[in-house]
Amino acid sequence: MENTQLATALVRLAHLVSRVYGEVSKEFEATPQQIQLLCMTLGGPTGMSEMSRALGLERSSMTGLVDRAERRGLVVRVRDPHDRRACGIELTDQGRKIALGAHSKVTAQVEALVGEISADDRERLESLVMGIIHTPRPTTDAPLQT
Amino acid sequence: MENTQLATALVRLAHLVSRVYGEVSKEFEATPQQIQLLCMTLGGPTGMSEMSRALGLERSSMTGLVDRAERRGLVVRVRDPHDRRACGIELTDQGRKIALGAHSKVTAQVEALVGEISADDRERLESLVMGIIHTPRPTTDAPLQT
DNA sequence: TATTGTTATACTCTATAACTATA
DNA sequence: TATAGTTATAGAGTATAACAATA
Repeated sequence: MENTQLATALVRLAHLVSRVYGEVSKEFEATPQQIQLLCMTLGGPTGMSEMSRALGLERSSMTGLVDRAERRGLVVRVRDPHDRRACGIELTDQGRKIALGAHSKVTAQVEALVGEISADDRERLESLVMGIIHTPRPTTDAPLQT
Repeated sequence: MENTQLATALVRLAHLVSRVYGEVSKEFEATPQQIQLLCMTLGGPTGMSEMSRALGLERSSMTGLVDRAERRGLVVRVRDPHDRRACGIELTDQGRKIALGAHSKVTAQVEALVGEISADDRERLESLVMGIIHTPRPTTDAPLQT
């Protein structure tokens, strides 16, 4: 029998982090998906298709997500002058405020989750987790291997 | 300026794990919430109220979740003989099969996410993550401190 | 009175399929 | 033909408020 303690622990950690994410989103009167959309727009791609790929969503789901964000005045669609089919999304002032606020609050609360650990432990944990998340893996669209 | 690398890395790790969870759920033709419900029933509490607290859901949301699981033949409600208001949920054979199958597949794919690391690193990571998830924290109902 | 669970309702998120407009 | 994005539709998940039955 294999040792699956680590995987189980990581799944539980992920649930805890997701809960923090959800609670912070609620404080900003938004859903986690809306917050994720706003935060991604802070630094990532801004084209509809690109973003839907990055989020692992169908394009039609992306349309709805952006519709609701736009209706709430958090983002605006901007047409791409070079490709008249395409559009990107940009944060409004309010959207940016929420994105930055939620990001820093999530960060703070995840730090609180980690709690007091030695500088050495923190460095080790950080480098181990970085190793995992930076390992190249199949794109979102491709089914995971079994 | 604080160092928030660790928190950011943990959030991204949580997203990766959630994605694995979602993809595995899809393989079993269920939603992540249904799978979580089934897996919790394998070992955790089985009362409606207890489970809704554990999952951080309103009781009415729990009703809907269980309704759909029951309609699919994955669980059944059982009345509590000692308290005629209450009921618990039990896995059907099919529900148990799915719970076990999904659990082992999630575990395997999270292991794959971790990839090849030394036994030492694995042990360190495991103990650090365990430390985080086993730290006592406020119940789900209580708002997190700010 | 307090608790357990349900119902009614409204909204969000998501996917599939079919569509429009542009490349 | 292929790609970017939308629309229509259906189902799932969630919360709030009001309710029934039991403790």
